[in-house]
Amino acid sequence: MGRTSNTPEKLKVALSELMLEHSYGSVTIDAICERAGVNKGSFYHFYKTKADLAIETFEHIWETEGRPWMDNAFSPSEKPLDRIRKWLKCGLDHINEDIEKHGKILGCPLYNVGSEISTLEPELAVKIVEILDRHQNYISSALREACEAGLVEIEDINAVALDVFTLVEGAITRARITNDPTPLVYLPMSIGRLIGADLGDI
Amino acid sequence: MGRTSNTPEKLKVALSELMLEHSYGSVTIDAICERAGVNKGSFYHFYKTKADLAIETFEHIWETEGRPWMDNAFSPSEKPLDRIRKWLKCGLDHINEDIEKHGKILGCPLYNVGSEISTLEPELAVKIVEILDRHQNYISSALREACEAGLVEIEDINAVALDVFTLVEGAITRARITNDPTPLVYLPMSIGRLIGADLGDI
DNA sequence: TCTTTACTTGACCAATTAGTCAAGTAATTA
DNA sequence: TAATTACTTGACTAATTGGTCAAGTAAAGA
Repeated sequence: MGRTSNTPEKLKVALSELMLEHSYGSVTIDAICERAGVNKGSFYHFYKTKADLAIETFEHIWETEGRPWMDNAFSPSEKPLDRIRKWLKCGLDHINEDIEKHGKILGCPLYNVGSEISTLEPELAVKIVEILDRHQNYISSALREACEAGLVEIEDINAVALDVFTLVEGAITRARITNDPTPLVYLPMSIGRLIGADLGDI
Repeated sequence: MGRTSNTPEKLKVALSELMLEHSYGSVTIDAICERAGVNKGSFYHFYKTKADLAIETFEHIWETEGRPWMDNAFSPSEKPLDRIRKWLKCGLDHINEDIEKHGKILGCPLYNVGSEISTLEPELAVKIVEILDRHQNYISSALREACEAGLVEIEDINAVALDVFTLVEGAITRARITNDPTPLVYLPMSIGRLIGADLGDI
């Protein structure tokens, strides 16, 4: 009974945009409400704090962007190493869209916000780590299949998957800091070295 | 004429500590002054804004920490690949000191603050990129010497140096986010793959 | 249709914040 | 020692911010 509302959705979209365009800490609750076209009373009807909204926002980003991206790139219809290639290609495309749309590289909210709030918002940090691990699992799976198919030879698959993901996140973060996407083009080659295979070029 | 003062130094130390312990945006000018044991009027005697102080603070961090660390690790008295080993070893030691002292991994201010403020404080971002490049140059030099000594075979030295630095920064950032230093132990092995040499273990 | 109740509104408060200022203080140099 | 002036003090303002609330609104279900 009572009315329904898509206000939580609008607030999550607003925060996901604003924290990427600026930073987590610089986004005020007033600004979130303004971007969402919602009054502040409504915010506090649904959420206790900004961190509270942020936890749901990261889950929302995973469902609407992270997971579709990973499911598409790491589709079983692709050969294992092609999945990684596709993942990198889609990531670079996304960054180029950011540049067109915002004139800026916005990067990855998991790393941006994660490093910003890790000492300030422990519950939010836990959620971010959880979602980072979900991404990494896709890489682990692809590497495991590549191993089984004899395409690569890797002893500790999880460790190498972490290296691959860490290099990519590090490169995206640096691209945000420098606002320069060019080094990202060479990621397939670099990751090829990490896994001991030739991933070619973008 | 007139009196002299070490207030700027105290303010830089205060900001360098606080932005690493928390975040750049969450540190107020009041908090900086309190940590420095200085009144707010003195802050505005020397600096126009927090970003203004931050630019000098990053230069101060470079002079007092970054450069000594790099000069020590990349000393010509070490063999080229040993320099990289030593650099990683000192970095891990520093992170363990953070854990002892703060119960937390604080990470690298260049990446933490850089990704936080890149869309908000362009002048500060320029300074951070400048200092990132200074670090990278040490790695490039070591790789170049390693190449000339026939220890490794690298086509694009600057590109590989960027990869190495990016992987390390990515790993440190992730260590801050997860507050877990264990993956850092395997960095020598991972970097060995990137440069095509065996760096052993820590 | 009518009742219930989840949601919305926007004014409101108290606390925090960046930034100012005029008067006071002490180190430097001549 | 005395004059200069860079630095210090701390109270002050205005704006922003997180958070509250009571009254109003509209959708869902009986």
